[in-house]
Amino acid sequence: MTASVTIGEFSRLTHLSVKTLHHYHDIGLLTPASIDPSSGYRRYGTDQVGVAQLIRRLRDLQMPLAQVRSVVEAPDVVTRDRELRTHLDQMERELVRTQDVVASLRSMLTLPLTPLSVEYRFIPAFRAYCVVDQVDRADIGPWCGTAFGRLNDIAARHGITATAGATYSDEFFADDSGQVIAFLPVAPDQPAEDGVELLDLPAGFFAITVHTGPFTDFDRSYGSLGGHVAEYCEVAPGPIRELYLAGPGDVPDPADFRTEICWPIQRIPAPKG
Amino acid sequence: MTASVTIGEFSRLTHLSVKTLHHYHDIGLLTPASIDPSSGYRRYGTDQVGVAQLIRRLRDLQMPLAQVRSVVEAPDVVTRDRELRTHLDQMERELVRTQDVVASLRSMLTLPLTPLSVEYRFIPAFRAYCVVDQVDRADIGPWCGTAFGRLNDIAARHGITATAGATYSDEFFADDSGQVIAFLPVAPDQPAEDGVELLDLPAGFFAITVHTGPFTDFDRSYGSLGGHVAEYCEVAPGPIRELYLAGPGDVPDPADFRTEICWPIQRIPAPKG
DNA sequence: GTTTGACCCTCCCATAGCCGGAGGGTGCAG
DNA sequence: CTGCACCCTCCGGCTATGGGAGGGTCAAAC
Repeated sequence: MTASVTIGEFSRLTHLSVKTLHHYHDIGLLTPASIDPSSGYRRYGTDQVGVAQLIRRLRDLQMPLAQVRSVVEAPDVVTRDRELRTHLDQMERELVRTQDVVASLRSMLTLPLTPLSVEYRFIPAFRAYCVVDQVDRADIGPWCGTAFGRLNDIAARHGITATAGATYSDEFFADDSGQVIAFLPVAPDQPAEDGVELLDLPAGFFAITVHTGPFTDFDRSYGSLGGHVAEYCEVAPGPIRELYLAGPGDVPDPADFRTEICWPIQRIPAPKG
Repeated sequence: MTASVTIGEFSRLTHLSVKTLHHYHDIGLLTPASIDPSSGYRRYGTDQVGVAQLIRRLRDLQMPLAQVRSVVEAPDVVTRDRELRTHLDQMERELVRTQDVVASLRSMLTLPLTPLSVEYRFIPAFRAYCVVDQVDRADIGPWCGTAFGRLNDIAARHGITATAGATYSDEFFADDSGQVIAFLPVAPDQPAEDGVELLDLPAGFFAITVHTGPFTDFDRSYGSLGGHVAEYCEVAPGPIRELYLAGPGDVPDPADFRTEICWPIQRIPAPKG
């Protein structure tokens, strides 16, 4: 038999506001131990303090209530711990990403903005080993890891020295999820391989700039290039391409990564007077 | 003279959705370069891509639009960079805190819950050097740093060996901001000192438990103690006290920190049973 | 010249996770 | 009996969007 307290006392015990407790009751996340049928007054059991505390900690971590619910409503301790561990892993990944972005913004402050140099090029059609997938923006890092792992493996076995790259559909940027193709260019008579597709990538004109530095500042180069293209070119439909001139496999320091960003355009613009 | 693009093109260039651009226009964060008076069509200048990109990056970091605004509307580059740096510092502190909480939750999974031992004690009134402030929960770490720095300094000069502590008002927990008093007990005839107040802390009964481990798991002990108090005691008004038996100045490893948490109660409860 | 289809506009509604307030009932103490 | 602290429900507001209705606009194709 545990004691029971009013909502106000419970609020003081758990440092959850009365409003919040009402809300949790409404959505059925934390139901009071009993409710006085005549007055409607809520009473909470002192044994509920622990759950409430857990909820508060998870909320402090910005965990959505839906996820909190799945943790606290887990049928047994093992399930609960597994749920919790999953969410914590997820949050830690998110934290790392955020740290990266903060660092990259900070470096943007210290480093002067290098003037953008854009090159126009016609890239003929070519054949390539491809890994094609529908990818969420959040999962792009790991996805690239496996995709290029596979392609590098094949490249090593066949002695292919071509520069690998990837194409990113518009939807990938617009809806945070879209088709991504990791590709490794090969000769037209290359035999098929397990686990990858052999595709022909279309020819086209591109406005190209080289991004130097880690992948986390990509959007800066994207922005500059996009601005440039909008100003001087006619944009063509089709995915944006990246060519990994120097990537994680080639140089150790992300600051030395070099990537060509290729923005599809209709034609090479006439030089302005 | 820069080119101008429709909202759809601008959306593709900046990877901000049309809806979002509408919204930023509504709130005056990113106003289109021009608006066709007859059709109402928005046109964005290509020179606006940079700002839009910055906004997007800051939003990716969950920065509230109000803060984003203060960054992008800064009158000059120096002000803007200062703003940005401040916000980034803030975010990094937040990140560290979140990491701590994640770590502490994770350790909660691996470590078994030690049974709570609660002691009841009457603490007489005493005089202390105090640093009194209205503190936000988010700033408590740095605040304690300076407050106890000052107190430790005085303790060293006067050869005081008493255990320092702090009191936290209810509002500090409830509203995330409230009065906090860092105190260092002294003899009743102690002379005044610059930078600290000489106050008498009131007597009272307390339910006390010792928390072992870093400050980040405090709420676990708070929860257990709160539950215990609610079950067996009558809660008294007044701030909660902490006594830092072994803190950052005493032992190197946060896992060895020992802190008494003192919850005010009306009287020592009669043993049950 | 018109028709298609892609684009654009403005409104309103919905989401999460609460906070604040209005308007009213409850419970205990003086 | 009055005061006061507490509790209730409901309603609206906040941030930062997304979704959709209902309707105008623009280019090219027929």
